[in-house]
Amino acid sequence: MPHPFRLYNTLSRQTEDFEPLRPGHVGLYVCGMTVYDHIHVGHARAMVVFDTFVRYLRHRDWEVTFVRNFTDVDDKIIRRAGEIGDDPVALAARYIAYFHRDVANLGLGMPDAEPRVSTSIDAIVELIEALVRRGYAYQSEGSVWFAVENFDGYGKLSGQKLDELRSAEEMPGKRHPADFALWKAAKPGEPTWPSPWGDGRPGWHIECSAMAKASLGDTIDIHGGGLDLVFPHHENEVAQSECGNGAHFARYWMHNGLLTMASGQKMGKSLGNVINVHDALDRFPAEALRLYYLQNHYRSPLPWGDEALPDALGMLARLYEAREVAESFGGEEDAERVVSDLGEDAATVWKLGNAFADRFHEALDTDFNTAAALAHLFELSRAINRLGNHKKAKKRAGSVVAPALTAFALCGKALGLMNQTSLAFDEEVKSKRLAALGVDPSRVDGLLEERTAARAAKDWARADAIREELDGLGVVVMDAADGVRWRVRLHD
RNA sequence: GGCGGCAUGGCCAAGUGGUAAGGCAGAGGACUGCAAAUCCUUUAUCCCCGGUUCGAAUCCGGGUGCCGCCUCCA
Repeated sequence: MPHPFRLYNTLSRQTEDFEPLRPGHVGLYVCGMTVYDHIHVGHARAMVVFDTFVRYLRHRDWEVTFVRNFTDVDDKIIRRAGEIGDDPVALAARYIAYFHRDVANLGLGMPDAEPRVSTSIDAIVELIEALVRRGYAYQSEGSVWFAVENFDGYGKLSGQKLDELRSAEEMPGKRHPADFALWKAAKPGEPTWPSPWGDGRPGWHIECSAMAKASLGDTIDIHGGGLDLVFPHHENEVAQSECGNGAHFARYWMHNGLLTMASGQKMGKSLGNVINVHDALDRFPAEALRLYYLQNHYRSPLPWGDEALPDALGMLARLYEAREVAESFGGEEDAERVVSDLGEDAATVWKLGNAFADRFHEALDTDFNTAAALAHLFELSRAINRLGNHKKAKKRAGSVVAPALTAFALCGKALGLMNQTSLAFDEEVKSKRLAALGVDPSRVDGLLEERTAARAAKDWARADAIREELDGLGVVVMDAADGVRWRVRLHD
């Protein structure tokens, strides 16, 4: 490897060379969803980031075991179920199904395992028993608490100090305000399981420790999740796992930044400012969302606004357009010779195309910098378009452009972008955008035919009037030498 | 109050020592029956003040502002 793979590690607050426990193999655990509602575009960022990360690691020939859990037993689920008079486990199962539908529509791959709390109770109980046995947990009134004061390392991930925590909840039976529940004694109406401490259910944090251990072992390579989980959730996972297993828990902690609103606030269910993935995908192609996420570094806050998806779709259309131009070059002459005949613009495409893979990989190998990697693709696209303006080049430069086409394919494989044919992309955009604008496609077709007839008759006034009408519908007409093309306005 | 992070052109944004990628928007131009797309040109005292260095957006100190977490949250 010409350069090491580097990752920012929340634990050390530094970018480090990544070296997995077992050479060539990566064990990755990502905190998934607590399933009591539809996922919104903020959740989707985390899903897309880690899906793409796994995709890239595999592209780079790492063998990856990717585990992403569902928390399907939890206070919020129980509360929601109570509100609508439903069974908590059934409610969670329903939202797991919605989740699977949404991530499939987003174009994400499936993790290698998707453990759930409700089917991991044995592992959870076992881990709690170990914690009790080792003196890190205590029983009180049918519940079991983790004793934070018994773990010297408490706070090492988040940098929190026990005596500086603002207002950890005082609860009867807790020794220290920051102690947290491993097992909660049964209450009427809640799902319960038997345990050595009586009937009850797991606390919030223990499931991830137990499921990570069950699927990946005591020490995992990378643990991921949203930045808002660092404290207390991940801090508590560290405590549970390291005290229960007597081993270092996660070697690298990867946290994605949150979506922020124009106001600067994050998008969150509790703030009531969410956009569901389902709704976004009705109006925009999945790849537009993907590009929107990947054009920013995964650790940065990502601003959401009305322009976010239209802008991303515009960028994506630009890339598809450039790839189409690249595909339209002909000729199989020796590339070097064509370059020397055609001059600078051809030389640029040849050079950028050939250098692409190295530059692309270098960006992604440096803390997964998708923003920088994509910038290279845009640079290449401009060079292709520039060359495409020369008629001579269109006939002869096929071999010169070949490496550029490989670059687009590479981006598809490594990042999951540009994976459709131009035709499929174009049709997806048109159908989703026309639907979003409430325009009947057959009306567009009719107007286009009428306009073509008017143009054939050189009735420019009529043609322009129809263009105006189409524009009013959100349809932009583009006359080209080889026929009429059209696009739908990207904004709602 | 504590912990952590961030401040780059009109907007979004990459960039951890050698005078600033990329995208969006704006202006002018080429192309076009007119347009669109595309291309060309064009916009940066890198929050402020000190310091280290031959040299800093990049390192150190101080200040200001914003965000996240400390309660559920991807």
